[in-house]
Amino acid sequence: MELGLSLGDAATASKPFGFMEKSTQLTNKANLGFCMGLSIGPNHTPQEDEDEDARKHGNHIDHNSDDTNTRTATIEANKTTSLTADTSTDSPIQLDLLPNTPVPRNHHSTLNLDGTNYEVGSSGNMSRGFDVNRFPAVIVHEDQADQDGATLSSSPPNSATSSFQMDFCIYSNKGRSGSHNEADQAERASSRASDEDENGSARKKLRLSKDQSAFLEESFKEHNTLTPKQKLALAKELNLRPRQVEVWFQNRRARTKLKQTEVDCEYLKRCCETLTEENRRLHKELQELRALKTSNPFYMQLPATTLTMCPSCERVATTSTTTTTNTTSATATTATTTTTTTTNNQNNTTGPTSKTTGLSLSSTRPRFYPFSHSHPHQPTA
DNA sequence: GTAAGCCCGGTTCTTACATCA
DNA sequence: TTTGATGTAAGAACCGGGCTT
Repeated sequence: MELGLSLGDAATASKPFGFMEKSTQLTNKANLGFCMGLSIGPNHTPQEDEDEDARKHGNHIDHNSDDTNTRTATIEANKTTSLTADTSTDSPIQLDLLPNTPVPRNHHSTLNLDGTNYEVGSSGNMSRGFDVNRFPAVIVHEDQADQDGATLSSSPPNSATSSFQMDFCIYSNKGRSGSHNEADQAERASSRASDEDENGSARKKLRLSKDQSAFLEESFKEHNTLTPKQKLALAKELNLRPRQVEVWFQNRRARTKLKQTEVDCEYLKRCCETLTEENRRLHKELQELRALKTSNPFYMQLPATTLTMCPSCERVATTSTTTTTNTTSATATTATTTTTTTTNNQNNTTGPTSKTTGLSLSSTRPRFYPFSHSHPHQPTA
């Protein structure tokens, strides 16, 4: 007499975890197989990148032709709608880098200097509109030309690009405490900018503004890799060096991968715990059945069921009519087994293209069918 | 075969923030 | 309550190696 024990698999193991639904979707989408449910987000082909590039450029052309308010409105809309924490593996993990509530516009006023709108904080100090990252546009562009050979013409002060850059300021001191407020940041930024001007050496590290990060995040959500055109466009849009944009995307991909690894690790941990618990339960059930056999041998005198595996479909069929031992747990187990086996067969037909972690529970486990199935092949005794 | 460009993993270093005396 | 020192996490930048064109 043989006993088949189902330890569950993709369909069942995913149930206890809410986030596995996303992983399953992802699995289907990214063709990575169940076991990991891994995805680093959609991979884009160069053609897709070109398409997105064209589409994005279409939008940005509109941006460039629009006035500052349109740009600001777009950014504000993006801030409130898109930048939410999302651990879905269907899309890159997005971190909420922005304040939840937009700060009223009356927290700042606007100066118009040489046709350029400069934002002034409520305290009267120049706020992040003077972030050194976009402070000396001419210097940045010269740097771009030096580093990347790109010939980006500096925008005139009253151009749309310039207005957009200056409108990328933070409107209040919200989100900072202590001495690290926007005024101090602007002061330090101005100091560093002056140092850079004096020394002529580029700063090594500095923080991107929240709006710059938000804009990069939006771009990252559209495409997690950059074409040279996209990189230059983003750099020009944010008044950053192309190298900065490139590095930001590299770091962003690394962060996404790290986060995904953490999620996968957590999932595998839970999966292991679930399987351990299932194994424990089934062992207990087995002991109960054995105890039942010992205490009540009448059931065991019934004709034994012989299980035979069909070589073509790898299904196990019975050669004689099975008697019902009529334990509820056994019925539940067989039902589960039937369901999972169907899934296994489907997985097998998809071929070995999917990535596995070696923890697959379905590929090598024999299928147990307590009832004879209607396969055309008659199992051999 | 070689150079250029890109990406990735790892690392360094700066910055912002929290905690505590 | 304020302030300075300290620890820590996050992020920007760098480096070296591998891969592709």
